[in-house]
Amino acid sequence: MSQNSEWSASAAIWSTRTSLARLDNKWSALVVIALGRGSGLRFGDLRTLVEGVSAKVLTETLRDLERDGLVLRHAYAEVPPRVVYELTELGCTLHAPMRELGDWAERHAEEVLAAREAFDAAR
Amino acid sequence: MSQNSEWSASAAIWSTRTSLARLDNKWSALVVIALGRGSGLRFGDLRTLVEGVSAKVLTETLRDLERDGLVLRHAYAEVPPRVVYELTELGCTLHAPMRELGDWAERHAEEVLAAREAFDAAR
DNA sequence: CTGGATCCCTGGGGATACTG
DNA sequence: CAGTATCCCCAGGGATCCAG
Repeated sequence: MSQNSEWSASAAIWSTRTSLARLDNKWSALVVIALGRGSGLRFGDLRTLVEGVSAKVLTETLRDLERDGLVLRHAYAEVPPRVVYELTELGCTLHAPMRELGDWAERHAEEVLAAREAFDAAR
Repeated sequence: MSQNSEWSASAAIWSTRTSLARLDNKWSALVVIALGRGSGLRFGDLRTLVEGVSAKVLTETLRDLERDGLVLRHAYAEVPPRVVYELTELGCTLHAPMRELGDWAERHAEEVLAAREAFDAAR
């Protein structure tokens, strides 16, 4: 491992990878960020906030997040139906780092795009 | 937007999504985390550290990261060949939030798995 | 309004073999 | 050692229609 063979990163990164699986999904990330801001968002709200997501995929995403204990689902037996989602306590702890990543993306979007153009132009 | 209609999250999340595209890739995340720790890692080192990645995918991932100005590639014309990768300054700024996400994943992996089992058991 | 059910298709990414 | 080149597969996810 070159000159830094002392760190047992192998195992660490591997375990990271396991639960990073949920985070590698852009929809999951966006949903968590959205839910972390507003509290108690409805399905329709999320569809609007997370632009470009289809109902099917949003449903699946929410179910997976619920399954992983990150999101709570409250369904009210009304007509018309109303379903509200919110982050669990665990989900809230995820929101912070996720949000920072989102902030990074916003802050450096231009730089990335510029670098990309420069790279492409060089070919 | 329920009761919190004042935040213009729509645009914010959307722009986030654009450059979050690179981050939604689990391989990208793992590579950035790995490169942020060791300085100047070789291709083979990365293959080892990021377990499970194929040579092809690692190559593509590194190329994309280089394209986005996050990674620098140094190839030495030797026999046998030696190629060293390192984070750019921009890449370093990404490493911090990425690392936090990785830390979150490590810290809460068990909780997530437990929640998942509980959820599945309930069906 | 909130989703479940279907169909379908693209591309991420794995396996394998080869080259400079 | 560090890739390239192919082949190939399947799951993520879009579109559409239906239902409680």
